[in-house]
Amino acid sequence: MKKVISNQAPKGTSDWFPKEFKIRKYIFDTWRQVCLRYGFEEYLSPIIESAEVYRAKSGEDVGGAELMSFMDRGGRELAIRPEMTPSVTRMISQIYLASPKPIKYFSIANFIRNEKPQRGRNREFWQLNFDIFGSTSLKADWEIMQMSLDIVLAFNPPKNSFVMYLNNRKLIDGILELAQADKDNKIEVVRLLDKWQKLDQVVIKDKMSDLGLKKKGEKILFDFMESGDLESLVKAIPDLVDNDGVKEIQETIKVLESLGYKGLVEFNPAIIRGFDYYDGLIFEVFDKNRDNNRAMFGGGRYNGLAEIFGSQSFPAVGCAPGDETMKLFLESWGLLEKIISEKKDCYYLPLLAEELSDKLFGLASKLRKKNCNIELGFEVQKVGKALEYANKKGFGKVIICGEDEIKKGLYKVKDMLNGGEEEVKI
RNA sequence: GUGCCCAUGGUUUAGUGGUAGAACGACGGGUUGUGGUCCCGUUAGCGAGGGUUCAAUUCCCUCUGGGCACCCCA
Repeated sequence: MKKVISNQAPKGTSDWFPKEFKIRKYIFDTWRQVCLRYGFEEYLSPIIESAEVYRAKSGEDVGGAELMSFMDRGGRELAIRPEMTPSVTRMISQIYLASPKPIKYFSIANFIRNEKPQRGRNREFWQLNFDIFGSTSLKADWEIMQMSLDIVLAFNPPKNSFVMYLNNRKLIDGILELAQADKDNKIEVVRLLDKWQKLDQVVIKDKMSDLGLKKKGEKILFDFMESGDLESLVKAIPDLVDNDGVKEIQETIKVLESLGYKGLVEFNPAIIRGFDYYDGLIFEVFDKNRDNNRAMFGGGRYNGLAEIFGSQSFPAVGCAPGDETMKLFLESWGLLEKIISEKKDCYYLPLLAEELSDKLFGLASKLRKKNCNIELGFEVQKVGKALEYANKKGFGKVIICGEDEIKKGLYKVKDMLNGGEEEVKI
């Protein structure tokens, strides 16, 4: 028995056949358009980086077990990138001092994380990364958030189909301080808060009690998480009046609403973000569809991150939507059907008789020079079969050019949608 | 890393302890110059290994592959 090699794509990756490619291209093109509209410049980094970059900062999973790494011939350990932030930070650190600020960069790239695939998550995935470096202004945060909303709106979703939840790490820090959490437990508390809406709240409260929060602080925290009402929280806890986080949240919502995003932005105390490096405004964009009720993507400010790489520290705020979650959103609201059913922007030119071969090759060449896309038939077909073929392959137009047409010095262009024909002189 | 579910033509699936049927697809024809609906034909399958058995696609085990949830994240 011959050894049979599987024709399946490697685990966690998927082949993009033309139908799928069309969808991804539509998503990427739309993303790119929004980024360019905001004056962002496109960049790309190598698909591999020194593995130590990720081992140093990407955390136990992304930078450890899930890292796809290998040795080169010089004994250097390299890794296929699992995220963009280290690479773009590395790139920016080369040019930061010499560049006019702010630096606004975006990229659309693929990544590999060696994990168990499931709905909305593969080993290979694509992300749009857009970041602003070198600005501490809240306006930079607002622009990133505005873009995040525009990136969804650009697909023409129905009203009330998604929402951006907003929070601020400074507010969380402030509350934790009031609750007098041990520093060691702080990350644990934040992790639990992150799961506020996912887990049974009794369980969370039990676990929280084990983390040594002061009774009074604990009550403040729970009341806050339950009500999610920023105004009454501030009233109840005068200490928070001066908290920058509160001010930034309030101002951000006001600004975005005035920009026409009313109803799309809400404060939500349960938005924490898993990454530890966030240190200011943070947000997550949610699909509101019941069948796909999930965070699509998120982002926020991470001023403290750059210094981890040993270069000069610089402020940053950014966001990274993934292709898979975006596609699920579009599917859940039926926003891809139009794209899928679009006819190919290509003419089919069947070979109706062998004697016409030379003439049709010539015609195809002539039309291609005029920027028409042409598929020329190789085998002789009857008109009926040719139309059936064109129909199955989704051609928008068919050029009918047989002996009769050649004699008359013309060809017919048939529209496959309405069946109409048009005569064109050769 | 943990847990659960699944495995039959190219695809979606039915079914059985005595080796399998359908639909769709592809290809050809009905129709020697007009498609999307119709009719006919052709094509092609029990993931791998082991066990139980006279006999396994079916029951059991292992592996492989796939899916989902958790962890984490896009």
